[in-house]
Amino acid sequence: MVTKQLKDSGQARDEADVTRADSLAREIFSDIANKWALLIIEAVGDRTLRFTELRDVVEGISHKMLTQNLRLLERNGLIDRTVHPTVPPRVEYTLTEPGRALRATVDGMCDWTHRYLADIETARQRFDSP
Amino acid sequence: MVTKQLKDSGQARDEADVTRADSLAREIFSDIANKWALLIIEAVGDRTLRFTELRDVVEGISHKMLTQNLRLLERNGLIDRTVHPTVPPRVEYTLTEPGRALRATVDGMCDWTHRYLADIETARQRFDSP
DNA sequence: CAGAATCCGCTTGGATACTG
DNA sequence: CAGTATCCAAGCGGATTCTG
Repeated sequence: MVTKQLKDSGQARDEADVTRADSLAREIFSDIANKWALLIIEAVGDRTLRFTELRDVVEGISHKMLTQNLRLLERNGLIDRTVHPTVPPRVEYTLTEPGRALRATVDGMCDWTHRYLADIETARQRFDSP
Repeated sequence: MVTKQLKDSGQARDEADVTRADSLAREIFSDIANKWALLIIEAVGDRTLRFTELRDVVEGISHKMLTQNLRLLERNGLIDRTVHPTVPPRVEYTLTEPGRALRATVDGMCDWTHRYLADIETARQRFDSP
């Protein structure tokens, strides 16, 4: 769980050891649960892409955001970054095993989006109509 | 798919009709793929929670962010908001069917986080050590 | 209690220019 | 080509105050 339970809410019982893992989990979740990171993971998929290819595939992402999020994903071990010492340089990105595992759930989110596209659109119209 | 395919990248073939649905999908994805929205969905789960309860369960969320994201989720039809005309007012939040469906995949993300917690921590240490 | 609204710091993220 | 650095605008998000 990433969220707190309601029961024993008033009780402050020895949280010392749990807290570390929990705050780490929250930190990771915050890193991951962001638009660009998830889109990049989806974009890579089971392919091997270069920087510019990624830039083209993930529509609308800026140069800066791409590098920034790639570093983030690399740091968390979701993405592999291999540099070919050629000139001009050639850098390729691949999902690691954890990355692929996460990708599976992201796929679920994408499926969900398309599955409920119509429902969401009507919900919006209802909400927006004064 | 939310991301673009690489094949036929040079080709600009009649995208008029696809584009609408795609941009909508992207818009929805952006709404959903954000830290607070996902945490709120996880927090509600299959329960019925009041505003302040939610505020307590989703640790670290501010009053403003909570209302803001609740509106967003409500607008997209992921959450039901029922107002009991009492005094003081009592407002309860529940997941709708689309909301519950999405929750399933968010659960997957949470599981993933805990499953790979250790791997991520070591990946970070390796990355951070100069 | 739920939430709308205002103020405001400061992070986010885009555009641009510069290295190897 | 890939990446870093800088500048700067826009919006995110927190704290606070005010209603019904």
